Amino acid sequence: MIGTTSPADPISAPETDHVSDDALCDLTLVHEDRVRAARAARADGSEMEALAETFQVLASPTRLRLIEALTRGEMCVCDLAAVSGVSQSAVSHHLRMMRALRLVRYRKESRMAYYRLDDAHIEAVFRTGLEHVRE
Amino acid sequence: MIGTTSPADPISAPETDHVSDDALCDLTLVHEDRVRAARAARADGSEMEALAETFQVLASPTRLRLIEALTRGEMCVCDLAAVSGVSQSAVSHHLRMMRALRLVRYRKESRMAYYRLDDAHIEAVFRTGLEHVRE
DNA sequence: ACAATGTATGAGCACTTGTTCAGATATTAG
DNA sequence: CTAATATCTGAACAAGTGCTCATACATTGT
Repeated sequence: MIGTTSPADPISAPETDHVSDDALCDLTLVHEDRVRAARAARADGSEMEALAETFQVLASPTRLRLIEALTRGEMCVCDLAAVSGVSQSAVSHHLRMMRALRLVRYRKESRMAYYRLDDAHIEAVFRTGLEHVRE
Repeated sequence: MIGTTSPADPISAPETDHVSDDALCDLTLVHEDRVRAARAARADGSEMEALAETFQVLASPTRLRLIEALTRGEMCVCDLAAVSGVSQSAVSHHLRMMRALRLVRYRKESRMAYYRLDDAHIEAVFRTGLEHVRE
């Protein structure tokens, strides 16, 4: 993965004529200060991976329909299957993923499982995203 | 795709003993009113697909690093390559996608292309999502 | 003219994702 | 007990994604 042309990996730079602290890579840098700031913030890059996983859950029309439905209140799995237009099995798979990333929570009452959105962040992201695509 | 067990497709229901307006499918419905409301909203389901495409762009650690970097101000492609840790080619591919979904804009000055975030929605979604994963 | 530089693009490949199918688990009804 | 219902789960396959490589385009410098 650390390929020969990967420009951000200083390992591939020769030690002899390494330009000490001024060059971060072998490419020209225009906003060097911003590059440094961004690379420093990238140190805790695992946060970006967690965030990407969260957005990945949102990156599906079916799951977005589930979320939109849940903005109207809690629903059981069979309701959500009817809403989303896929099989109950598929909904269950989706809900498991959404649970793992804490987008939804559920309570179990006898045979039924009632799902709802986990917190306000989810609905906020959903609505802001919708505003963007509508603009 | 419209399989035998797809519960949301009324087409597969036999016309003879169709329960008129009361049954939407062959599964039990608990919150029938909410299912109806959600299904009505789904009529313009193309919006959810567009929204899913937008979130798909956000569902990548590399692209999130690009976005985080661009919250600090505009940057050229080579800067962004250094920031994100992938090749300039990969960055260019990512930026094309982000342009297509209107997450970034760019101005061209001689050989350089300077990118920035398109509007406030993007940064809002980014920050709200970050709050969620940090909670 | 030519070379160098910054960016964009198409092809190809390893890897991931969304769905269905088949079956498991758990709870209620008879 | 068995049957029915609601949900969950693993396997498998088509379709999609992210990267690199090679190359093309556009602008600047000699």
